[in-house]
Amino acid sequence: MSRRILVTAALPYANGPIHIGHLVEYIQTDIWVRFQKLRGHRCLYICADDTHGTAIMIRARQEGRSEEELIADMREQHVRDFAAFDIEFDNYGSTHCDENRELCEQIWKSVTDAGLVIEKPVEQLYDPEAETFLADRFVKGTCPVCKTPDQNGDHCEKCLSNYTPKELIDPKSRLSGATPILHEAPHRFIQLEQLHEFLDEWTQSGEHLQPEIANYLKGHFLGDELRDWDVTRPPAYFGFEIPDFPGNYWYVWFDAPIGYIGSTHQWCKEHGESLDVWWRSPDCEVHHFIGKDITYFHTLFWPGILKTAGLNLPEKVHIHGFLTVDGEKMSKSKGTFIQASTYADHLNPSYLRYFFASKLSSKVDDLDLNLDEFKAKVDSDLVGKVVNIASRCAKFVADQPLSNEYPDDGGLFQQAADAADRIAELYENCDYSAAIREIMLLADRANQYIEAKEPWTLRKDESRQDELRDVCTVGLNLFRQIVVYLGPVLPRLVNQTDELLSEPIRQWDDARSPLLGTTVNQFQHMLKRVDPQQVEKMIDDSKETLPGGEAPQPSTLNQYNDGPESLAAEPMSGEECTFDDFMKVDMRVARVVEANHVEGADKLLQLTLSLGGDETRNVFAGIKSVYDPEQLVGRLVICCANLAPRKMRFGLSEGMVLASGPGGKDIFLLNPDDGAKPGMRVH
RNA sequence: GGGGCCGUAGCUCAAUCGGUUAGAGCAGCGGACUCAUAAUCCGUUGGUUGCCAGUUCGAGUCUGGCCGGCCCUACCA
Repeated sequence: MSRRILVTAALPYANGPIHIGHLVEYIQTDIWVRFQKLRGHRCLYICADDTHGTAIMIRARQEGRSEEELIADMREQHVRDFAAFDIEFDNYGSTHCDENRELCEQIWKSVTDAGLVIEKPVEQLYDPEAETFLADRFVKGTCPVCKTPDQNGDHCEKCLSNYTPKELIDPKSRLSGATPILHEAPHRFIQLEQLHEFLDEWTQSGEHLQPEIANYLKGHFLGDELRDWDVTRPPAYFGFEIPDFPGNYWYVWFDAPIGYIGSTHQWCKEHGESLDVWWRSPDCEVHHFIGKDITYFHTLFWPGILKTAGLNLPEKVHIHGFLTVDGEKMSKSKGTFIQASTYADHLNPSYLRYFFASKLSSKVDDLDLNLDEFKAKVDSDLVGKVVNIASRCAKFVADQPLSNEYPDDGGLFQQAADAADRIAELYENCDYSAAIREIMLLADRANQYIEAKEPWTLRKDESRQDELRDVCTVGLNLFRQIVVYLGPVLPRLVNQTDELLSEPIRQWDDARSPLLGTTVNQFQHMLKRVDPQQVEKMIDDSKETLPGGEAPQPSTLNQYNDGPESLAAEPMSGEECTFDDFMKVDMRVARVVEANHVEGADKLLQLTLSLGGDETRNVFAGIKSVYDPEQLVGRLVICCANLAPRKMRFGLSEGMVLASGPGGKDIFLLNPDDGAKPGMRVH
C-alpha cells in the first residue's frame, strides 16, 4: 500500500552557513526520504530558510543592505551546500514569502478565534538610537550581583547568576552603544495551558515521540501549568506584520514552523496540487526531523497550533542529538567547527553520508565524528567490502553479458532478498546503524562467495568460461542488492552501479530479482579511500576561515564578539600545572594602602599592600603608564603573597600585583568583587 | 540546587518479557590467497557488563546507594 508522506527538516537560520553539525539532520532526513521514495511511496522533502528576527535585521543593517538581499544571499549559499551533499529537497523555500504570510494570517485567525490569544504588557529595554527593542543578548552592562562589567543582559559569565536586563547596572545596547530605556509595549500571548489536556494525551500516547522525549516533557513541562507564549514583537522587527495588531510582528518562532506549510504550499502551486492533500488529510503522514535543542517548540507549541488550526498533526517527531568531533563540542580553535563547504572542498560527501548512517539510531544520543573512526569505517566498509565486490568481478566480464539464467549460488541471493523487509523496517524506524550492520553482513557473505569460487582461477581455463560468467553474475547481483539497500545513503553509488550494469535501480524491490543477460561495462573506480592529508587540510582550513568571518551561529560562541587576537598574541603555555603546583602560589586579596611614584623609574610604581592586620608587602609594579598613585590608594587588588622577594634597583619587591594585558596603555589590574576582604586567599 | 539520559572487549555498538556459556564489526595477533583500490578469506586473543548492596531459582536487564560522563533547568517541576 502506497503511503503519502510529508517530511521536514528544521529550517536553518539565515544568519550563517551550514556546518557539519547541521548536516547530521539533513542527511538523516534525506536518507529517510530517499528510502521512502525507493519503496514507492509518495513522499515530499520540504525545507526552507528561517529568515525573520532581530538578528537578521541587525546584521543587514551592519552590512548596509536590506534584509531581503541578505536572506537571498544566504539562501543561495545554503542551497549550494545542501546540493553538494546530495541532499535533495522537493522544495526549499523561505519563511519570507507570500505563501507563508497567508498561512500565518490564517493560523493566527484560528488561534485567535479559539480564544487562545491574550494581550499583556511587557517591559523591555529599548534602544532609542537603533529604534528597536533589545533581546537580552543585545544588552550588556555590569552584573548586578558581582559587579563584573560587560556582561550579558540575562546572565553573568563570571558569577553565573541570572537576572533580567532591567537589573543590569549601566546597561548599554550592543547595537548602538546607547543607553537603553525601559519601555512597555503590548505583546500577544498564546495560552498553551488551554491545550494542556490535548498535549498530555498527544505526547504521552507513545506513538509520536521517542520515549525519552515523552518523559522529558512530562517531567519538565506537563507536570505544571504551561506558560503563556509571547508570540509578537513590537517594532522595529524583521518579520510579518500582524493584521489585527498593526505595527506589531509575529515572533520568528511563530512563523518558522509555519514555514513548513508555506514551503509545501509553494510546491503545491508549482505542481498543481492542493495543499489540503498534504496538510488537511488523514491520509498524509507528516514527519518532522529536528535536533533536541528545539524539542519544546515542536512537541508542545507546534502540535498545539496545528490542532487548533485543524491541520495535520505530525505522525512522528524524530529527534536527534548533537554532533561532537573527536569527542568534543565543535571548536573553532581546534578546527573542528567544520563548514559544509569546507568539508566539500576536501572530502567526498558520500563518506559523511555513510559515516552518519553507520552511527545514527532512533535514540536522542549525541553522535561523535571521530576522524580516525571515520576513515577506518569508510575504508573498510565501503571500499574494502562493498565496492571491492564489483571491483573483483566486473573486469572478468567487461563488455560481456551476464548469464541468462541465474546460477546456483547456494541460496545467497535469496537470503539477501529475504533481508529486504528487515532492513526496510530498520530504515523506517531510523535505526540506520543497525541497517548498515545488516547490509555489511551481506557484503561479507558476497566476498566469501567470490573467495570460494576463485574466478581468477577459472579465467585461466578456456573450458570454464561459462562457469566464470556464472560466478561473476552471482557476485555482481549480490553487489547490486547491496547497492539497492545502501541507495538511500549513497545515491552516487547507485548511479555508478546503474552505469556499470546498464540497468537503473528504480525501487527497493529491485533487490528481489536478479539482473540477467545485461551487458557489463568497463569497471570504473567508484570510491577512493579517505585521504588523511585531506582530512588534515580540512581541519586547517576550518581554523582559518572563521575568526573575523561571518558569524556561523547566534550561539554563545560569538555573541560577545571576543576575537582570538589576545590568545594568539600570547599562546597558552601548553604545559600542565598540577593542583599542587597551583596551590604553591599563594594569592591574596590586598588593599593598596600607599602608592608612590618611584624617582628615576619609567614604568614602576611603589605600592604598599595590606593583607589585613599588620601584614603588609612592599611591591614595585610596572603599571605607571596606566594608573595614577592617587586612584590606586584604597582599592583592592590581587597579589601573589609568597613570591620570593627580589632586590630591585629601587628597593626590595616582596610580591606581585596581578594584571592582564599586553602592556603599554593596555594594562588591567584584577580586582575582586565587592565583599572580598584583604588577606583572603584566592583559590 | 532539582531533574533526565547514559556507563557492556582497546574503539563503535548488540543482547526480545528477567532465562543456557554476554555477542558482532573495527583494531590486535597467527595463517592463507594474490582477482581486487596494501583490498579479501580462515583462525584467534580480549569481559569482575562503572562500584556496592538488595529482590529473585536466576540480574547486563528490576530496586536503592555511590562513582563517573553528557544534557536540561533554575529560589520551579
